[in-house]
Amino acid sequence: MSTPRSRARARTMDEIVRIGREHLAVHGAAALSLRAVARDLGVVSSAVYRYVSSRDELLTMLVVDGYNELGDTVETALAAVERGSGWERLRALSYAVRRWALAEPARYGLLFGTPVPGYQAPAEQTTGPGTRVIVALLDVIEDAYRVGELIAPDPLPVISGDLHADLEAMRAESGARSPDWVLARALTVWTVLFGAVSFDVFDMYGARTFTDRSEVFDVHLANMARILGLRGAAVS
Amino acid sequence: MSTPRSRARARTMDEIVRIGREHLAVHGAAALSLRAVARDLGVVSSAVYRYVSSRDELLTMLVVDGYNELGDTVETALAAVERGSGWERLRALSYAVRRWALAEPARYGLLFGTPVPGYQAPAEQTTGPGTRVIVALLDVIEDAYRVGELIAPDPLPVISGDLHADLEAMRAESGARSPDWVLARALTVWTVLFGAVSFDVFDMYGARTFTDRSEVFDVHLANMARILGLRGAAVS
DNA sequence: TGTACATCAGTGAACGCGCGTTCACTGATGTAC
DNA sequence: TGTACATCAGTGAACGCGCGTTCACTGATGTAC
Repeated sequence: MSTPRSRARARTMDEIVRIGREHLAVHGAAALSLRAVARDLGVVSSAVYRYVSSRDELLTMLVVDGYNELGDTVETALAAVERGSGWERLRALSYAVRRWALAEPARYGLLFGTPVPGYQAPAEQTTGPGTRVIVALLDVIEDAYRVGELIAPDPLPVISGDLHADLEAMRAESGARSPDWVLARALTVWTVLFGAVSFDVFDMYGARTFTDRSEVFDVHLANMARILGLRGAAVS
Repeated sequence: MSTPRSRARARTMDEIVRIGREHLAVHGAAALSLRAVARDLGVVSSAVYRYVSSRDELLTMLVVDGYNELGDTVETALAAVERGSGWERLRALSYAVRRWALAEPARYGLLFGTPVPGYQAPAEQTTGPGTRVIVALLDVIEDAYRVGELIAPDPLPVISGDLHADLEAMRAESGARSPDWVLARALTVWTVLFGAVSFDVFDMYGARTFTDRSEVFDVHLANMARILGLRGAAVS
C-alpha cells in the first residue's frame, strides 16, 4: 500500500543510489563513503542508516545496479539487430559494452576491475545480473552456430577431462547446446571483449599511442570473428 | 663512496620497498599507507620521510619495481626457449605473465587493474619498464613473421588512415618491421593475454565455474595462435 | 470522526580509528682542518 | 691523530582531516479502535 511516507522512502532510496553512482564516478569505489553520500543527500550521517545497513550494502546495491544497467544496454542494442547476422549481432553487443564502459568508467571498474579491498560481493544477489552479458554473448554465438555461420575446425580439437566436464555443466545451466569447440572459442571471445574494453577504459595503451581507439576496437572485433570462424565478417 | 651510513640507507630503502610490496599484497593499493610501512619498519611515522617524499612517490617506486620484476620474469622465461618455435616462445611468455600475476595478484592489480584513485603514475619513470612485456611479445611475433611461421590472410586486410599512421609510428619507435596485418593481430593477442590473466587474477569467471583454470588458459593460448595464423600450434 | 498509541525519519553528539604531513628536537655519524 | 663543525637518521608531539557506526532523543506520520 502506498502512503506518502512509503513513497518518500522509495524516492530517498533512489536518491541514495543515484548519489552513490555519482560518487563512484568521481572518486572511485574505494573512496565511496556513507558520510559523503549523507552530505549530498542533505542529511546527517547517521540518517543514512535508516536506508542502508552498512557501506558494504550500498556497494552491493551499486554493483547490482551497474550490472543491470549494462545488461539493459546490451539487450536493447541486440534487440535493434534482432534479425541481423551473427557478425552484426556480435558487433552490436560488443559496441554496447564498450559504449557503456566508456561512459561509466568507474562503475565499469567496480564490476570488472581490481576487487574493492575488504569487500566481497554476495553471490546470491550479484550472480544473476552479473551474468547477463555473457548469457547474451553465448546466445549470439549459439545462434550463429545453429544457422551454420561458424566454420568448424578440421580436425575437431579435443577438449579433455576437467574442462570438458565444466563445459558440460555450463550447458546444463545455461541451456547452451553447441559443441565444446564452439564454447571454447566463445571463452576467448569473451576475454577479448572485456580485455579490449578494459584496455581502453583503464588507459593501458600508452596515452597517445592510438589516435582513434574505435579503430583499434574494430581490429579486435574482426579478430573475434576470426577466432569464432564466423562467416561474413570483416577480414583481418 | 660507501660509508656505513650510506650502506644503512640503501638497506633501509630496500626494506621500505619490500614492506610496501607486502602491504600491497595483503591490503591492496588503495590502502597502502606510509604510517603502516613505518610501523613495520619499526620506526616513527615521520622518519619515513627521510627516504620517501610522499605516499605517491612510494607508489611510483612500487609500480616501477613491479614492472621490472614482471619484465625480468618474462625475459628469463623467453631466454629458456631462445631457439624454440614461435608457438613455444608465445607459450613461454604467456605462462610467465600468468604465473607472476597469480603469485602477485595485488601487484598485478596495481599495474593492470583499476587506476588507484588520486594517483597518476609519472610517465617518465614508468613508461620504460611498463613496456617491457609488450616489447617482448612484439619481438616474438616479429620473429615468427620473419621466419614465415605466420599464414597471411588472403586478401590482405586494409588498415585505414589513423590506425595505419599509428602503427607506422609504433614501427619507428620499436624497430618493428612487420606489416599492418601482423601488428593488428599482435594487438588482439596482447589483449587476449592480459584479458585472460585479469579474468583469472580478479576472479571474473564465477568462483567455481572452472575446475582447472590452466586448461582455460590453454584454450586462450590456442586461440591466440589462431588469431596470429601461427603454424605448428595446438588446434582449437 | 476523533483520540491514543505505535512507527519511523531524521538529529546531534560521541566513540575510536587511521591517515598524510610538518616541525623543532636529540644524538650519532662523517668530514675538513 | 685529534678536534670542531656539518650532516643526517630518527623522535615525539601536533595539525587537521575523514571515516563507520552507535545511541538516546524529538517530532511528524500512520493506524487501530
